[in-house]
Amino acid sequence: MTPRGSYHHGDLRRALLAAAVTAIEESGPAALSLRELARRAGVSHAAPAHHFGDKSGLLTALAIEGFDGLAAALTEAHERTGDLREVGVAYVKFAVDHRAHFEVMFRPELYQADDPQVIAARERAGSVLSGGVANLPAEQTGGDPLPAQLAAWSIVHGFATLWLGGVLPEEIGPDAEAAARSVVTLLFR
Amino acid sequence: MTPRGSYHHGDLRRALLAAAVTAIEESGPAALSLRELARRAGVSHAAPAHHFGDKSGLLTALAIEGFDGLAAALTEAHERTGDLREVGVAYVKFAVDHRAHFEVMFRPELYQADDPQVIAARERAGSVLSGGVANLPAEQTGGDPLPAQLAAWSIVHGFATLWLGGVLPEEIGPDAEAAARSVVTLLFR
DNA sequence: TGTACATCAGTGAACGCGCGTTCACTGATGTAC
DNA sequence: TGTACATCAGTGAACGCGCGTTCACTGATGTAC
Repeated sequence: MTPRGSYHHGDLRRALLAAAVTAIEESGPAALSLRELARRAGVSHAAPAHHFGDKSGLLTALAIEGFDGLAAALTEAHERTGDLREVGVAYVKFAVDHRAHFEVMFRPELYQADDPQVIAARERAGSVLSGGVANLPAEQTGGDPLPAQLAAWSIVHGFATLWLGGVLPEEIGPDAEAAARSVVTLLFR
Repeated sequence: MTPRGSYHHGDLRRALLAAAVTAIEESGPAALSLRELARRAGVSHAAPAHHFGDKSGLLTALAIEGFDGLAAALTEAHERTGDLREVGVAYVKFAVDHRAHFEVMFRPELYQADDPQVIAARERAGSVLSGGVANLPAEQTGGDPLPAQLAAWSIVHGFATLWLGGVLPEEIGPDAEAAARSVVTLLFR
């Protein structure tokens, strides 16, 4: 946007969010400090306050980005395949590819979870999953849609969390997407 | 052990672990400080170092306690019911009843995850779950045991994580155990 | 039963560090005329 | 085309705070004799 060396950064807001992603991938969201982000963005330590106010403001922005991205990824998978299982695989793939966002999104105590944009984006993502479950034949859901929705969400969320935590056995191999597919397939046969 | 008012605490190690559980329930494991634990235990701020060295030492002790307790809970459920689904329900119940331990256990970057006692306790817990899956009829596991084990672990871990994160819809009600049962039942019918 | 001594648990003062926050400031940009 | 002015983004010094760590110490406990 603005030439290098200029006094104004140009797009410090984006630069800070990008720095936050890197920092979170290295040390988790709790260890984040605004001063560190300023350092990474090559800017004075007081600058981040201009854009986000405080740390929870920054993480709120990251959570919005995350839920937006998740909703888009799930929608894409649904439209491409029409298969709920592939929506589940996309959920896992999103978590693995955007672990910093994912780790923030599901720690609502770290950000302003009641922010209207957060709520809207979260509901958009949730409706793809629950909509997919609602379209399943009744003999696969056991009649009641709520447990089936929770089961679908639980299995992909659990797999993603365990994968990111690095606690799964080695024999599973390096391909999260393939492993997720073999797991998700077991739920709705 | 030792009368109140004595110079020696008596069982400071246990008192610090108990204080850590309370503190983690309030603010999560990342926000924990040894000085705060000392304050809660009514002891000078340098005392915790005597027992745990540093924060990761304390969290390692907590992780060992946690995996031990989880292994015991899963074993008890298995012996009582012989039903893998009830083992899964016990997994969720343990997480909800011991959320501080649970939150630490699955953030291995916070403690010494390669500690022999940690590894042993973790494997003990894991073997109850995988043993239960191995005993299922082949038509329920689809032949290959690994995906079935991962699916079982993922669904209970995911449900527990989502429940603790407070992100599940309100309509699910306050009874985690009952909700977990309805979810787990869908995986292995 | 008593004494001397070693060991251990916990103390409290001191240190340096990184943090968030505040605030008067300055450089850059855009707009009115 | 030029000038004046308002607005905005980022600066840098200062502050107080809680933290982990170190270290010489002291009180309590257990054991040898």
